[in-house]
Amino acid sequence: MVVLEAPTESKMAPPHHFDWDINDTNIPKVSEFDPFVEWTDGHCRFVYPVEQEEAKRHSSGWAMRNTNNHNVNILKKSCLGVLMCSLRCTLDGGAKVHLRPAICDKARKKQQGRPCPNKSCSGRLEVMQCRGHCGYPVTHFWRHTEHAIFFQAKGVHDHPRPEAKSTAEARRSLTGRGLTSTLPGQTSHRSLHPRPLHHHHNPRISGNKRPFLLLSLPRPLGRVF
DNA sequence: AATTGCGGGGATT
DNA sequence: AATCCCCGCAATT
Repeated sequence: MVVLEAPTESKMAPPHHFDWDINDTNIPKVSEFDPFVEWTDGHCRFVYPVEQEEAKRHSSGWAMRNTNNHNVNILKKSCLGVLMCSLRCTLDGGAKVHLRPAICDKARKKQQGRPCPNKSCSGRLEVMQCRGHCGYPVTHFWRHTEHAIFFQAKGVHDHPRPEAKSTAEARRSLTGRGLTSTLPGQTSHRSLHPRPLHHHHNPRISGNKRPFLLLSLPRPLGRVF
């Protein structure tokens, strides 16, 4: 990484391939922005407009939690992995169970040990941790300037994607009604689910986002000067 | 009740 | 000093 750190001559670099790192003291201005990428993976960087709502929220398809890096200018988040069935069962539709870990520690602890949502499975939910960045969770970095929101990711996720945030929220509002507590060692099967809740994977999302079309961007290009 | 960001503080290298 | 983690707090949704 690096470049353009020349203490004296920081202004001038070749107009082309202007490189930047989230930690640079001088971050370049950009004239073009990237479309928001929900499922970033690998070492990548994007620049979003300050009006971009997802970017403003520092959101991601991956379940990311804030981690303190003691730097007020750069927000750091690390991946929480994915909630899986301990028996790795397969749902009727052929899909696997990979739910979204709650960001809140307390809520996530409650998720673990709950019965697998597959009613014909006796497994329990457990967190598969992310170790995609040198044995540590994948990290995301966010940095705001007057003109743009800079994003940088480090590491390659070594686990399946969790369900999308919108899907997790939808289920939460369905399932979280009334009595909540179901303890791991308990017999209270709260399979009150009116309908099978597999199809997490594309019922509604097609309307407002196209998850796959934008993923084929080979890399960020043509946006910097 | 869960999300998000902040920040103190501990452990390690 | 840097990096990583855990925890509690507060504002927000």
